[in-house]
Amino acid sequence: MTTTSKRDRILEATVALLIEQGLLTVQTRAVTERAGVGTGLLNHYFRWPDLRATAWAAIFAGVADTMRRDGETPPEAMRRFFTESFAPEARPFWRLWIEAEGLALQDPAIAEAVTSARSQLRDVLTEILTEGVSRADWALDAPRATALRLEAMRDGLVGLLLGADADLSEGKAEAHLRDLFRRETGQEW
Amino acid sequence: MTTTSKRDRILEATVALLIEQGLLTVQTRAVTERAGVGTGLLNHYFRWPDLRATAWAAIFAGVADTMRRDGETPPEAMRRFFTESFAPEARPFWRLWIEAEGLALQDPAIAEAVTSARSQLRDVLTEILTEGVSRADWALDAPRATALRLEAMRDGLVGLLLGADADLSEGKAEAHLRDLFRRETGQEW
DNA sequence: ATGTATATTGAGCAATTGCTCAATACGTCA
DNA sequence: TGACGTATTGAGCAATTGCTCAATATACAT
Repeated sequence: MTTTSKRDRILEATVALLIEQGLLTVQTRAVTERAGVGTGLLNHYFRWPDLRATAWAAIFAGVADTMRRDGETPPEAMRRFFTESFAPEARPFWRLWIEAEGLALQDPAIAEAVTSARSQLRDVLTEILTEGVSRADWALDAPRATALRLEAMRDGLVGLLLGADADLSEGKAEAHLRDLFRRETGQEW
Repeated sequence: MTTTSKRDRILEATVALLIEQGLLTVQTRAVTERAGVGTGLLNHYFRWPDLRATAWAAIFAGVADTMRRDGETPPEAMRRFFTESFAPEARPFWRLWIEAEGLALQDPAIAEAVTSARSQLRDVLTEILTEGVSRADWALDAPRATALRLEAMRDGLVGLLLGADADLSEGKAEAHLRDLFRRETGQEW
């Protein structure tokens, strides 16, 4: 039996509820109930806006970690990037991402978390692209600019998918993103 | 002196406040105060979630109208699209757009408004692209797919800009979007 | 044992906010 | 004029929600 401190249980409960319910609907009472602690304890250790942002940041730090696996070649990593970006399992994360973009405009803690998550993601993606260039998997003028465009396109497609866009499906979204990369590299691979 | 009905003044006040303050912060009291009417009147004519969505929809119906000017050639229209998309004056609209994407996940009225606005925008953009093909301004396999990609990329770039992304500026965002179009058409123009 | 600090609880506070409702004014039609 | 519907007002309701705080338990040091 794993004994977790109540402080940690609060954080874990926040993470779980964010994934289940999204960023805008989760409340402190739901968190303390899920964690099995009194409502006062949450405020003893945290302030809600900070806790929420911390949990959000932890979620996407985990996502960034998943981006690159040990021993994976750049083409393999990119193939996974394209596939996993729009997999149904990723839907809760899309929601958290899109909601955070909006909330960040009035919540400094979330704004900081989003900036940090973007930076991590772009670093990993740029690393993969750069390594692919040096291994001659593909040619790219400016890997970081390509990473940014891929990221922007993915964000945009995710927004469309969440809105149940009539012209789009998970499969088509993936095709659009692959299409962009194909045009950037100017080759099949 | 223009005499506007109080009902219309409420709608206009909502529009103005949305543009000034964003979607998530405006409240009914601010609207009635701005409109110079009692708080009860708003609820006599509207329900707040509907009013807010109606005002949001009106704003972006106006934006879609601006997309195409009479007598404008497709290349001229696209140049304006690239320039105006990231102009500083457009910032309030970015905010409304990004906030609406997040709110739509729990607000059916906003969700409907976003879907409708996207549809209008894509229709206009597709029309411009298609006309450019028939005039041989550029070549495109699937104009509507290109329109969707341009739209997705723009949404993504807007999200990055609102987050004060370190790698991005208004000018660079515009360049990224032009870059995408250049790769899609495979030519300068 | 005594004292001190930290952990923990949950009832209740205080602020927020969309909305109700009784009262009143106004306009129109018979 | 009287009657009836619509317009209009704002005090106040009711629900929500993060957070406070006094009370109690627990752990640890002297």
